[in-house]
Amino acid sequence: MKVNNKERIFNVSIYLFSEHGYDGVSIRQIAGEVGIKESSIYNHYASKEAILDAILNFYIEKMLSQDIPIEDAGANLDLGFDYFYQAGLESFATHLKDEKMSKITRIILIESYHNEKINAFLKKSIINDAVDGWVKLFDLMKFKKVIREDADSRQLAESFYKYGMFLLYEHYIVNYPEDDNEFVEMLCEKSRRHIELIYNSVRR
Amino acid sequence: MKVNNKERIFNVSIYLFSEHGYDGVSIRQIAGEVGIKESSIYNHYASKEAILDAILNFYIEKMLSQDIPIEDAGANLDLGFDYFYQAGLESFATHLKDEKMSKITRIILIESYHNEKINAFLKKSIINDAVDGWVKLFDLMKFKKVIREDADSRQLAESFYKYGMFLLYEHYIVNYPEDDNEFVEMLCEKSRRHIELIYNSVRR
DNA sequence: GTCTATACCCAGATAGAC
DNA sequence: GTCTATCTGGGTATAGAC
Repeated sequence: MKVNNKERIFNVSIYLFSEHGYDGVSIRQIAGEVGIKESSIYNHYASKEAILDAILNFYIEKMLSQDIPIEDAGANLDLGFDYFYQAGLESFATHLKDEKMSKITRIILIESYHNEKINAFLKKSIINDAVDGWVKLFDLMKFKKVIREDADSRQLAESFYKYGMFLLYEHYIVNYPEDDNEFVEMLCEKSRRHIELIYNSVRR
Repeated sequence: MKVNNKERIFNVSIYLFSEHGYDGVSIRQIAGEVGIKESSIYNHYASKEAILDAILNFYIEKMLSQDIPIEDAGANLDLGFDYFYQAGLESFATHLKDEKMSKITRIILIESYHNEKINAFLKKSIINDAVDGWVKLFDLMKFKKVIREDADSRQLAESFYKYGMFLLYEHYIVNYPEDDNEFVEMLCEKSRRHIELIYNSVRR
């Protein structure tokens, strides 16, 4: 049953790219792993680059399809900080527990230094938009007089979020391979302790 | 004057590797940039890998040659937190202001996902040893009753240092290229605000 | 220490038979 | 849609003349 070789090329590429990087994998390797000849790949994808593009688009679509609850913070003033904190962190965490999404995350972190599309996505959607969301949340906390008015929302947002971003980088690049699910648990736990530190610093 | 072509190969390689990654640069390119034939490179370095090794060893030697003042915290209880904070951060910051060291830092962050030696150095010397140093420093602060006794020194150390590590990653990978010296100023400024947040959270 | 010449290998991609 | 065969280009590295 060689149904859907296109999908097999897609999945095999995710695995190989995440393991050895885009440049470290050849069309021949992908074809070999799928069990077809390299020329057959070009019936499904126009080029090697096109496979990577498809992988990135798959990831973007899944990531952006979720509701970002933090963005609605201003419209839901009655819901407390804990609600948004849980929602924001866990929506990301559940994606990482998906094996395919987890592997693509590693590809993104590996390739972002020289792939423009990947770099732009990481910069905007993973980092800047998320930080902006947390800024809104801290602004809300100021408005509700949960934290001090002279607190710097942006510094709070960055202090919180960028710590977590390094845990991501550390897991996928520095400590790779280690168990993804254990990591997600650890990420949630450490993020909780970290946000407590920060919160303690500015609460009223 | 073709004095010291070995050094020119070394310097050109640092530049090219930092720009395009190790795999993205060929021996031909290096030779072309130096102005010699590719075969001549092998009179100075046994292989392409040997050039990268030399670059890493150069970086390691420079990094580890400095005294790490935080390590001596226990022996210098009379010096305050600010002293160690300044010393720890600035010793790293001055390295980054050196153009060669800065470029190699990018190489290390780029290549750490698939180069064992680089990965081991990053993990041990740049991350873990440094975090351990900060743990000692927070322990000292507990001993001097500057911060609360029930504070978690390791969490404090990680919360502080790993935020800074992401700023490094963000600069060298995500936002590259941008001005290195401006970045170092920003790093010091943001680290200061960040440590203030954390300190506020646990001071007595 | 640098050169020319070359060995050897593998990359991405295409043409055309089946 | 998969195959065989092939094109074209580039990679690391070596041998041996000068």
